[in-house]
Amino acid sequence: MKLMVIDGNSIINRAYYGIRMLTTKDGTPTNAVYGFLNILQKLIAEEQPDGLCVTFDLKGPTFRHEQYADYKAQRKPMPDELAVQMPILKDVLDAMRVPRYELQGYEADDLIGTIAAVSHDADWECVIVTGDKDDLQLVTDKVRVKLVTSRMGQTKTDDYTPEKVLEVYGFAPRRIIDLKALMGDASDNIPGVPGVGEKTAMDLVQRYGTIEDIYKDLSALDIKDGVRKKLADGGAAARMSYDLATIVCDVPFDFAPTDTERQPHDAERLRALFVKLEFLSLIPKFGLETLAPAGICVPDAPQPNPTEHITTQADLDALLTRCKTADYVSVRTLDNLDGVEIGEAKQISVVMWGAAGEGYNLFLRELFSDQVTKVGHHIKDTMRALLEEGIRAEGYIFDTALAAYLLDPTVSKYEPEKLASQYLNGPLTAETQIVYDLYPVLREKLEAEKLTKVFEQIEMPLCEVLAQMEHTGFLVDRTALKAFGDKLSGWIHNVQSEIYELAGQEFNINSPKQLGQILFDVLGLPPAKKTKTGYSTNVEVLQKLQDKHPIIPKIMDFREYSKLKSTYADGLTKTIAPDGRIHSHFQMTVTATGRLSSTEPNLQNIPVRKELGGEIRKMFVAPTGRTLVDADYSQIELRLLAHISGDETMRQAFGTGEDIHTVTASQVFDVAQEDVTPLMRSRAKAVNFGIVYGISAFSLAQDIGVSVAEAKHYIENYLAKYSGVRDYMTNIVEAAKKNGQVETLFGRIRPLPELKASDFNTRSFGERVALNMPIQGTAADIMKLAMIRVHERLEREGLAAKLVLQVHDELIVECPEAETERVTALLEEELEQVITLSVPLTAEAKSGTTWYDAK
DNA sequence: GTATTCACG
DNA sequence: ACGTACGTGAATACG
Repeated sequence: MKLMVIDGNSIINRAYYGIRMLTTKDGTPTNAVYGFLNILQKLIAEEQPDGLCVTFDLKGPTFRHEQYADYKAQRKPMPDELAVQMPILKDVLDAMRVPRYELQGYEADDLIGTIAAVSHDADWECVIVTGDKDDLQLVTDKVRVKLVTSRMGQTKTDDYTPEKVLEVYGFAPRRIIDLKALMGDASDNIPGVPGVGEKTAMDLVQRYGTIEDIYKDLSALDIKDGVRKKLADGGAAARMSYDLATIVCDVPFDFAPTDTERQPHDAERLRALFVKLEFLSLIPKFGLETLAPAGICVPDAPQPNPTEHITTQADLDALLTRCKTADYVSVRTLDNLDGVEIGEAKQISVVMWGAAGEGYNLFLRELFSDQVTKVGHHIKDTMRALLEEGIRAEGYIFDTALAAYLLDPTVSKYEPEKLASQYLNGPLTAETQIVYDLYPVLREKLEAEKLTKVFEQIEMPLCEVLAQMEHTGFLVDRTALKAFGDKLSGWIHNVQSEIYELAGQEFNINSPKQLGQILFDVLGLPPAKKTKTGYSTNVEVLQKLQDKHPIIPKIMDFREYSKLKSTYADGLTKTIAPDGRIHSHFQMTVTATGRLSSTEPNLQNIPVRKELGGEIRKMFVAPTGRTLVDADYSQIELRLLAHISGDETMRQAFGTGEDIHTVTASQVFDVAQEDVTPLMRSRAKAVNFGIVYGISAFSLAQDIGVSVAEAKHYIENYLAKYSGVRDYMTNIVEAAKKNGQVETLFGRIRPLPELKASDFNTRSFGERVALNMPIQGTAADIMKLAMIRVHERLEREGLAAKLVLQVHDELIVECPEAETERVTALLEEELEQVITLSVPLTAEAKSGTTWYDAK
């Protein structure tokens, strides 16, 4: 028999990682209740326990107030009245017929300890679900702790058996108490031994076990004298802490595991509660959908719209006339233009090529001309499909997907159905109707958020540019790519045999798991880092081991070759179209900053940093008689940092055309520019990048391979010298907290609910994003504008040149040889003149017959 | 489907 | 003390 006991308060507070707090009228945080129930449901499915109960602290189910984070930061205990009471959760658990336990004078931990002890004696298996590591001390052969952790809204559980505790901590479960006795725990008011932290405590317990063993004879311990002194002074504190840290396992309350045996839900009550809380998605999960709706209306399937199927030429003509006179229509294309669906105010018309007959093609041309005012969803894709048929789409005034993206670029999907429930009232209708109805609503929202300009001047005009780029594609030398792949195959084969030889056995080198076993178990190399599932074997780890074993460089070679072969040589070959070109898809609604992304294939991550990888770029070519012109912005993000922050020193550096990394190096290392060494410059470069990302000393240290203290020193110097940047960092975070969002120079926004999160990591992430998004996003806006201008100008000047690719700060054009010079000049000019900043914005364009040569 | 690794700006 | 930089996409292994 198996009993699952849930540490209610602990799970509630981990069930919500909160971004936006949603509450009922009485202030109950529904996110937290929902999260709790979701976790509960998942756990029940996973464990299938025979018994189930939930324990609560004395106060009952409570949720930590949002201000908890502030108290935590100041290391002050949070006043009790800020704990949000959640009576509704009691009601839900009662309706589920799950027993709840709370007891005057005892912590929930103590109840759990007692329950675990009783079920152990009753020979039940006990699973404790909690987020509190303290409970690990209760683990035995019959008591397992399921530790719930969470990050970024993802909930993860880890099962702790005695073996797992030993593996993770290096000692037995009961020794957790000794660990706490030494290191203390601020959140539980356990003092611990002053001056002894986690590292020291772990080491002591691992080597000596209990505090009794440690204190038996301090002089006999092999430790630093400083630590010995701290231990000697803190003896009383250690013993007191030991008692505090020990979970009571004999609380006087009546409990038998059989009390918790699962019972069927009180379905009607539970359903009513879920409806009240608007947890409609939980209704099917709890098997409550067959119940009568009890007078409450739940949204049902889409209502059928009046739909007319056009089959005669007369009807087709009539439809076209209506389209031309309507204020606007919504258009959705079906099956690669084999049909179109047209939405009007209360009517949908479907035209299929097969049924409409000969007039269909002409109809399409008229429909997509500027005589019909249209809205659509992801119109760039429609425009591309039309280009394949030789039709240029005009008359589009609105894209509902793009509008929704600008309103909140952080969500992953913009399906019309979702947008309908978010922005429209009334019953759900067919997609074409939704798009029709969304237009006026979203237009107003854009206006209210001051996004109209970005929408009309950047996103909408860009659709046509991207459609043309995708349609044009980038020519690749298939034969050369194939030859390169074959060459790689040979090398992979050779290096693989060498690796097997050195390892003494064959294994799958591509499997991090098997590779880890070979390196760290078979060959006995020292593991440097662990992942969730085992040893880490990434480049960083391998680099540290480089001189320790001849197999390491071989593995690094193997990785390099297989990446090139699978992702690039083979991967790209598969995507070459019959015209010999690669037609990537540029996604406009993916990134949270406003950048584009590229898929199927991704042409924005073609190798360049390493020599061998660069070979791939030689396969991206211009056809005979044509050339490639490649233009890129120089240091656009740092220039924007200088402009946005207004930092005088940095602006001056760009103004005089000095090398920014050298200038930074001279500032950070306090030497004359002439005395900056290459090492100093490369470190300064890393600092510059770090600042743009929202720096931390630890990560910078990791990146450039210096101590954290040294990295910290660099950052301090940097911010002292570039004081405008320091002010910017402070101000932008403050402004973001106030407004709940950040924005680019052009007004593109990114909401930042993360800044309100109680979780430290989530909040820190929000702060870094607040620093980075205005910079990365403005750079994206500038590039998008440049693309629109380049596209327009090429057309206006009657050039045959075509844009083929954008890689964030780089733009590639294919043109006839004769146009090369004009296009080179035109590109530099247009890129540089998009906007006037307080620092020069420079771009450089070069040409060649391959991407490699043009760069 | 998730995790890991590695390619890019 | 937290846990470790911003933004992406694809291939592979494995449960």
